[in-house]
Amino acid sequence: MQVHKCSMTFDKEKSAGFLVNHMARLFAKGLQEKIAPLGIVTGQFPVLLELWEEDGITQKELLAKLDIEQATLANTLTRMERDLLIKRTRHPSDARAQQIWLTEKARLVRDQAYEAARQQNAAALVNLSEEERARFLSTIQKIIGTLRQNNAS
Amino acid sequence: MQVHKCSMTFDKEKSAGFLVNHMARLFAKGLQEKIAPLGIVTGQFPVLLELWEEDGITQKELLAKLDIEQATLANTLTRMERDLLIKRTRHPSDARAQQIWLTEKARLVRDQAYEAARQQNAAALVNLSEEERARFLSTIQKIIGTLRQNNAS
DNA sequence: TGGACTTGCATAGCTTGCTATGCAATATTA
DNA sequence: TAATATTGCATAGCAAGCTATGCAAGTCCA
Repeated sequence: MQVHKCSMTFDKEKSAGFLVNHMARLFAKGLQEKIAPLGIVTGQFPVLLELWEEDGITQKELLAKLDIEQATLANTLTRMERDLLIKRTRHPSDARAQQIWLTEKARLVRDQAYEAARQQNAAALVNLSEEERARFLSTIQKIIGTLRQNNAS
Repeated sequence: MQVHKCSMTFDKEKSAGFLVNHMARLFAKGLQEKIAPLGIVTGQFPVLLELWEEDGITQKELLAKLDIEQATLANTLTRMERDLLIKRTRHPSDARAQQIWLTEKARLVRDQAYEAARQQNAAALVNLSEEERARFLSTIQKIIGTLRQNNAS
């Protein structure tokens, strides 16, 4: 049955922004449950992804890879140090900068963390065809590109 | 050029969870800028959407429409009361419950808020074809359905 | 070489999400 | 009807995002 609504309404179930926010919260919740046993949390995940690729880099170099604000990263790093996931050492040739190093603890959970993320993605996309998944990811990438340009302007 | 990576890696640019999180932050940032002049913020938006449809309902009734936690809603309502967007009155027949009412201030910004959200959605989706947009929204709805089931289990 | 910019990072303070817990009012039941 | 359970909401405390600001170290010139 079709229900008529007056012209000045807003259907949140058809609003991209609303849906995207809802989906992101559900994704985060699922991932959180899966990585909690590893002693890491969702906000640390993107940072760890970069450091597992390469550590010993400075906060600034890390920041360049992340698209979060500098203050957000600084706070996340502080919590990661508290949780014994990283160590920070003075940069040898610039006393302002620090080098960020993974601890053994952080290295050890890498493969399990990758696996947890893969499982979360798989669980979320389980009802989609291979084609639908590919389209979905490519559309998101397009949108991110568009929005980044808007904000940068 | 194709670069080979060893099997145990994780490409965040192909990870649905990573991309969804990034996109959601960009959406929120864009909306925030557009509604700030109206004196409202992003977390209040879903609450307002429901109250613009119907106010005088209880917190519990509101909660049932929102898929956020009860504590999150209670805190958001407290800030909205502080910002003079709502009033809370005791429920006539249940002293535990409260009725939530929009203020005139909140009613006045409704149409502009709708318009801001529409513009944000339009800006984000501007590079997509009509078909791609429809597919995108429908895929998100599927994923939300899947993830909600997972969490509820 | 000293004063003025710039840079790298930290801190303060906010929002919006979460879990866990507390508490008074209501409902149920022995 | 008194004891118990449930319900509706608030509070505490944390994470992770943001903007704005501070500050020490480095750089650049006049």
